[in-house]
Order: sequence, then structure tokens, then C-alpha cells
Amino acid sequence: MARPKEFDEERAVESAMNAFWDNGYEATSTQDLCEATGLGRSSVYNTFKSKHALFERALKHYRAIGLHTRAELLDSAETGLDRVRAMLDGTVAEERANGGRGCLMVNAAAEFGHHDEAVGAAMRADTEGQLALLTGHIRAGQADGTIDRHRAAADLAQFVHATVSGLRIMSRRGAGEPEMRTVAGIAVDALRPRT
Amino acid sequence: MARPKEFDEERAVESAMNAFWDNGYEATSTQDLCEATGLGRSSVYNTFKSKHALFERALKHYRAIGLHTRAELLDSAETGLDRVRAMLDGTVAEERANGGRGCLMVNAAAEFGHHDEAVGAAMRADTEGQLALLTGHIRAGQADGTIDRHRAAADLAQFVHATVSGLRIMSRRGAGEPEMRTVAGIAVDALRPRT
DNA sequence: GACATTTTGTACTGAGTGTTCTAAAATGAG
DNA sequence: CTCATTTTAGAACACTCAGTACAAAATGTC
Repeated sequence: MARPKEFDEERAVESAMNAFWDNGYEATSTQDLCEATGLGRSSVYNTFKSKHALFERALKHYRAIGLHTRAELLDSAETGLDRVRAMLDGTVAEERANGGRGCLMVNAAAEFGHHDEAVGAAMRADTEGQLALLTGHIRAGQADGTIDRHRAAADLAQFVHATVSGLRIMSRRGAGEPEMRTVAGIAVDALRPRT
Repeated sequence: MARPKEFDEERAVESAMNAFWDNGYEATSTQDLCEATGLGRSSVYNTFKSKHALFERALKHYRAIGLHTRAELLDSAETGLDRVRAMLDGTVAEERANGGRGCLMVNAAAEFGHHDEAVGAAMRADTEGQLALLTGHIRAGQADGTIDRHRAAADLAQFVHATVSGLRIMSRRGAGEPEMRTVAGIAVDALRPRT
């Protein structure tokens, strides 16, 4: 057999992810990545063959943990509306907890636009996952009577997803928690049945 | 007197702005800026003393034209609600027109976060201007009965502004016009009076 | 212990970065 | 025309960038 790695690959990906998350792709140098992960250049290029490939790994990792925590938040309440509310409030709380760094996917979308195929694919995959998750819970809310039935669940999911992006941008811009909670509250009310 | 400039400074700023808008700050090299503006390196550094200073000029320029077109859209309808609708629909139309490049301010917010003081100040100024504009029209809508009175106009403005950011991110991510119109429509309905 | 294999540390590469320097060219005032 | 002033063109600058070459170090197997 061969010499074993001295580090945990997933842990390294997570460190790199945080570096990209804080400063963006272009502004994060390979040197920064070495320092963030604690690896030498050789190890970085040996395990993840390029900066861009490492970024893709970081996006994938982010997507996994993001979908997981989002799903947990959505499961933390009874009615459909309350579940959506819990997810939005959780997003705000998360932003406060990590100092308003926004969402890696949103930041990547803004930085790359549709100039990068691989990044675009990751963003599409993430969006589809989030929308599928949201649509299910919104449909449940329409069934239990807490969410308006006059609009397609998929459309409302799109709206909620856009609201999350808006909140992420607000946060990254430095908005305070109260403003974000206000926006989240109005968005939740928009889902209520029209009496 | 001295030798006159061979180019229009504002026009150069606009070209630089478009370069930054398309590709972001870091990914736009000084070489790119020379090609975009048609100027030589000397002229660029002579008139705008650094890449960063030129970016600040670009942000300022964007802010001016952005606020202007936004104000025009808001004035293009009768009732308060219709004015907000016109602004959101206009945003969607603008995105289609320019191929989904999003908003320079949103992109800058995502790229810089709160790491850059000058950029942060420009973003704060822009946000305040947009919110002030929106708040006025929303207040008018509350007066003419087309917008809900149970919430503060400033809060609703914050919501609409966040929705615009969300739409910009959607667009930059490659979303289609129908999805964006759907989101805009739901946001407008959220402003309606609760019967 | 010798070997095949893989990781690691260090030095290096060539290209590209933002910025500056120098000197020629272009202007209007005196 | 002369001169001070400013813009231009283009080379040059120091530095950083992402990525590589290479040899030493570390493993399990034989």
C-alpha cells in the first residue's frame, strides 16, 4: 500500500467552502485555500486537481448540508404555513449566527452569472432541490388549509425561494435582523388563504 | 492650456460599468477595462487613478441611472399598487432585455459582502434611495386604498426591495421570464389590502 | 528489510495582475 | 513660435496567480 493522507478530505472541503463563502471565488487564492485547509499546495492539487474543481466540490458539499438543514427546519412545525415560516425564520437566524455571509449559491450565482457551465449546473441542481422541497410542504399547507389554494404550489415555492435569495442579499449587504424578520413575515402572510 | 482628452469620460465610465456588471469586479482585469472603454492604460490610470476607484465611479453611475429608470417606472401608473407592479414588471422586462445580467449592486453585494468600506457605502446609499422611493409610492397606495394599511409603508418597501433582489438573483441564475413574472405577481398581491 | 505506491514539502514556472515610468504628441496662452 | 500643461502610447515594474516538477517521507506487502 501507499502512504496515507494526513488529513480528512471532507474536512478540507468544508474549510475551502468557508473560504469561498466568505470571499467569493476569484478573491480566494490558492494560497488562501492552503491556509484555510491547512494543506500544502501539493496535497491540494493532488486531491482536488484544480481550484475550480475544489470550488465545485465546495458547492456540492454546501448543497448537501444546505438541503439537510433546510429540510430539518421545514419539519420543525405542524402546519404547512408554520413550516415555511420556520424555514424563513431559520434562514434569518442562520444569517445572524454566521455574521451575514449570505448564501454560497446566491453569491456564486451573482459572481458567475451563466458564464460557467459547471457552476451553472450546480446552481440549477440546488434550485431544483429547494423548489421540490418547498413545493411539497406548500402543497401540504394547501391541504391543511393554512396556505392559499388559488395558486399553484410550485409558483408559491418559487416565490418563497426568491424571498430567501432576497434575504441572503440583504444580509450580505449588512441589513439588521429586524428588517429581515419583517420581510420574512410579509412573505409568510402572502401565502395565507385569501378570505 | 493643455492637450484635451480624446474621449468622453462618462461614456468610458459606462463602458467600464458594463464590464464590471457582466463579469464582476475581480474577474474584470485592467486589460478588459482598456478594451471595454477603448482607452489605453495611461488614460485609464490618468483619469481614474485605480481599478477600484473606477469601480466606485461605475457604482455611482449605475446608481444614478438605476434610480432614474426606477422612478420613471413608478410614475408610469395611476394607483399606488399599479405603480409598484409597474416597477416589478419593468425589472423583469429589463432582465429579459439585457440577457439576465442581474443588478450591479446586488452582484457587488454578493461579491464583496461587508469586506469593502467604499463599496459598502455605495450599497447603503443605493438601498436608502430605493427604499425612500418605494416608501413614498407605497404610502400613496395606502392612501388611495390599493395597498394594505396594516403594515408600515417602510416595511412593505423593504419587502418589495428584497423581492427585486430575489428577482435579480433568479435572473442571473438563468431563470425564465414566466417564473419571474409569477414571483412578481405574488409579491404584488401580498401588498393588497386584507379584506 | 526491500519494494511499489502515494503523499508531502519546497522550489519553481510562465503567464497575468494592477500600477508606474518615460517620452512623444497635442493643445491654447503669451 | 515658444512654452507650460496635459494626454497619450507603450514599455517596464514588482508581484501574485494557478499550477507543476521533483525528491524526500511514509506507509503496507512481500
